Amino acid sequence: MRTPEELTELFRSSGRKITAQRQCIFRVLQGNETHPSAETVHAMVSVEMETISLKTVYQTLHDLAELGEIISLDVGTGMTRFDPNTGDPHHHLVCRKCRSVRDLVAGFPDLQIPEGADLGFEVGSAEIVFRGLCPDCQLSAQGQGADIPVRA
Amino acid sequence: MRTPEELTELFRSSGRKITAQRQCIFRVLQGNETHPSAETVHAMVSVEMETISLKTVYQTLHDLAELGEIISLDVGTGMTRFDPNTGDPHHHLVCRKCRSVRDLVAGFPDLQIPEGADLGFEVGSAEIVFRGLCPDCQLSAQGQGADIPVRA
DNA sequence: CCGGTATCAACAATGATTGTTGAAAAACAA
DNA sequence: TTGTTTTTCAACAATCATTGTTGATACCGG
Repeated sequence: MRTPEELTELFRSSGRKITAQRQCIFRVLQGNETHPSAETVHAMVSVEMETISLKTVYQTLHDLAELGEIISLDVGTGMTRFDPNTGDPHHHLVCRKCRSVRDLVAGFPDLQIPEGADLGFEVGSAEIVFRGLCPDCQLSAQGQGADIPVRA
Repeated sequence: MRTPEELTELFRSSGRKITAQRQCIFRVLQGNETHPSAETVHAMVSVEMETISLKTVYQTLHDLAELGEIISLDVGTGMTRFDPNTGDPHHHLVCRKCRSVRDLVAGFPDLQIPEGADLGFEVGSAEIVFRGLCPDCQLSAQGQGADIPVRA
């Protein structure tokens, strides 16, 4: 994702208008590596702008995704997560306890599908989701404690 | 997934009761490789039993998943999909046009996470989703036609 | 500064899934 | 078989994330 200033320009030049709300969302996403949901972005933006609506957040996230400035992901946490890291190709680590999501920056060149196993699909991309426990949950989960199901 | 007869036994021995509806769901899932959603299972079962409720289907699918007889998957199609193939470890092919899901039975032994890239996660499993076009959609999609978004 | 258009935010609607409930059916024991 | 207990059935309403609608307001280009 580009800087808030560049995004402002990009929005203008793509025929979109600039509002204080949108710029606030740009700032919140800037450098954010937590893969926030729309709800989470709304909560973060609300600290600065108490009256912003969740709908506005969804709209702007949609616009950013359409412009290729963020990636929207579904990793089975029940909510779409947004990733401003569009630079390097990567996969994702998902905590099965707290549902935090982090980037795993690594190429996996060996994802060749064995001859005949593709069932005739014309495969364009592959996403890997690694599931496990994040550092925080390793500490608090001494043996017991149920996982959060993949889909509530 | 085991045979409907074995499932009947399994349900009984796990303290669950057997109903005509449940057995009908067992039969519909038997050997089904299309990764149906709850809604789809309901439609299939309804051919035989017009009055079965969607709730009953959800309940039974939940029970089967709890017993490890089917796997519930979220591959970003907006609905949970159910996979009776619990035998061999596998990944999934997802059509980005019609959202059909098929198994890709192949091990990928080279999913080692590079030193230091795991951000401290204790990784337990990895799922790969291959996205592309299924054979049917390759035929009907001669150049144009929009993809169905990953999450409606 | 003004007109046209897009955005804002409150509200209601959607779609997948889950909770609740009274009636009916299964299981188990006698 | 028959009674008793317990579970399931299916209709209904609720939930959660997300999207549609709408009147009022704010941006933009000229």
